[in-house]
Formats: sequence, structure tokens, C-alpha cells
Amino acid sequence: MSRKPCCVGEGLKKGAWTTEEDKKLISYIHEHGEGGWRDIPQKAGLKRCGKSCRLRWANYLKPDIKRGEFSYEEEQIIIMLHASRGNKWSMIARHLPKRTDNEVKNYWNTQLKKRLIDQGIDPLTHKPFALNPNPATPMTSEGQDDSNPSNLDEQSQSGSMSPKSLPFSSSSCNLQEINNSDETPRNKGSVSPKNCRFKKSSSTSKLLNKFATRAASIGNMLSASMEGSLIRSTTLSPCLNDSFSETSQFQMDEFAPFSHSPEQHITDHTKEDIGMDFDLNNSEYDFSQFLEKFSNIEAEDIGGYNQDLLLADVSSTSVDEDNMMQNITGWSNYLVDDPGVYYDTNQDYDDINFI
DNA sequence: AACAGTCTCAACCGCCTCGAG
DNA sequence: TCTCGAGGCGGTTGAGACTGT
Repeated sequence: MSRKPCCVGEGLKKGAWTTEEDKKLISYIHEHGEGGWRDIPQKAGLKRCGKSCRLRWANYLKPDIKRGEFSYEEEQIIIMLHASRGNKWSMIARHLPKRTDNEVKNYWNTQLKKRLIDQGIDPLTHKPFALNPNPATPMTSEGQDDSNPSNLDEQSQSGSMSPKSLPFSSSSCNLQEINNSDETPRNKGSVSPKNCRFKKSSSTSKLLNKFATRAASIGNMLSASMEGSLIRSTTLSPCLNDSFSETSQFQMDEFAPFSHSPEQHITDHTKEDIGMDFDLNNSEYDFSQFLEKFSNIEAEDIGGYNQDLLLADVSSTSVDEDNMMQNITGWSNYLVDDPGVYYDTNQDYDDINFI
């Protein structure tokens, strides 16, 4: 059995729509409403197939479509949802009011994907292409010219520094490199949420800030624990304390996403600093629990954005330890690595730890 | 100014899903 | 339960705009 193609027919027009055609379609839909797309062309006097009409309406003519540049918040949402769900453009678009799946898809393919590649991250897996065995020369604000394309290429090829993400690169929060270092993380690119803060311009940013902080912290803990060489709490606590106190005022006691066993090689001191309790010996973690906990924190403080919408599509998938680690590392890197990242003007570049 | 290369995004294509009969 | 078709979805294409030489 073969299905006849939707859009075959003599004299059917293809290609760009004219304003005249647009007017006809708009007029018809205003009068009769959406639906029954197969019959619309004939009734509206259009030499187009119904499918083409539906697409034209849905992607372009619909009155509540938002066009133009994507905001910082929208970018972050796309990246997060793509990381968790892949190329589910319609699903992602549902989280971006007034954006169409086609627009989101185009934006990903033309902008975000390239940006991730520039940063040495595989846009398909959302993981680094490869860890850089030779960390790039530490960066300073001096001598960096973002507008210099040759600089950009070198940086992207090194996989260590995103031109667009300066001064806060993903590298500055690269957990694995931190753990491979003999030096204290503080001196060699520790995960410092304070240094990797988002704009505070919106509720969504606040939400993302919190998640970034959490993810980075948890990533640190898991990574250190799995290597059996836990970073001393003194190296972790400053950034955590800073970030938690400044960005969220979390009630840390309430946040214990993976709490089960007290038996682990995390020192009590560290746990205290982190403010949470893990069962690192448990082979599986329910990542959705983490998200659920996260979404419930300071619900009233999130403002207008619908967290449920953001988190609704995160399935309750149990992941193994490796996946958990990769997810957290990847997400935290994304969340702190963006050209729109807020830079605290009270802070010197010297305070920023680059690898 | 002319040309070539690159980028963007609207539109198309073909497969999939789901509901009606 | 099966068939059929409308609508939905993601991948791909290509025309036009843009940029560099």
C-alpha cells in the first residue's frame, strides 16, 4: 500500500509566498478558523497544498508569533532542553512562548550548534569532544581581543576557551580538569559559581543561576569522590558559600537530592559546606528527584516564569553514575558558559580562574 | 563594481502518530 | 482490529542576503 503524497496536483504553486497569498490565507482563517487544511487552498482561492498553507500559517502568519533575536534566557532553555531531549524541536518550542519549532530548529542549526562546537562540545552528545591534555595558557583580560578572528580560531581549536564566553569560559568550570590537577582547584580553575554568574535580569536567569551553582557543586563532589581523592572542603567552601549566600539564600538543609547513606568518603566538613548529602555508593541516581527538589526551592522567588514548564519534560530517568556525572558536568558548563553571562563589575579579572 | 563564498531561514519532503470510521 | 487520512514532526534544501576579496 502506498499513500498518495499530500501535495501532488496540477498547477500547485511552490516556493516563496506572495503577500497576496498571505492575505488570502489570513482572511480565510480569520473567517473560518484553523483546521481542515486540505480544503483550505480551494476555499481560499490558493494554488497551494493544504500542508503548505498550514506551515505558512503556523510558522509565519499566525498573529502571536515572536520573531527576531532570541533572548539570553531563550538560548539557555533551548540548550538545556536539547541536552535532555535532543532534537525535539516542537517540544522545545512549547517552552518558548510565541516561538515556532522551525525557528528554534533554525536557530540551533545556525547559531547554537556552532557555538558549542567552537567551545569543544559535541552538540549531539553535549559532551566535550575530547579533554584537552595540555591546558591552554591561562587567560587574562589583557591582550584578549574578542573581535580578532584568528584568536577565535586558535581558542576554539584548543578546545579550551570560547571566544564568545569570555571572561567566563566553560573551561573555568571544567570539573574533570580540576580533578586531574595536583594543584588546588582554587588556584587552577576551580568551579566558582560566583565567577560564573548569570545576569540577574530575570527570573529565568535566577533559576538558571541556581541550577548552575548546584550542578557545579554536585559535579565537584561526585567527581572528587569517584576519583577517591576528594578535594578538601576548604577549597570548595569559599565558592559554594559565596554562591549560595549571594544568589539564592537556599535553605540548604532542605536540599538533599540523593540522601540515603551517611557512609561515604566525603568528609562531614565537606558535606557541611556543600549542605547536602549524597549516596555515592548507590549505583543509580534518580536525576528527576534532583530536578524536582530544585524546582521546588523558592518557588515564590522565581517570579513569572513557569518552572513546571521548564522541567516538565525532564523524564524520571535513572542514570548510572557516569551518566550522572556527565550530565551534571555538561549542564553546569552550559549554564555558566555563555556570551550573555553577567560580569560583576566589582570583580577583577584576576579573580577569575582560567585553566 | 563584480564575483565567490558563506550564512540565514522560509519552505519543502517524507515519515510518523493518532483518531475516526 | 484494521484502514485511512489529517495533521505533526524533524531533516533537508535552496533562494536571497550578506561578507570578503
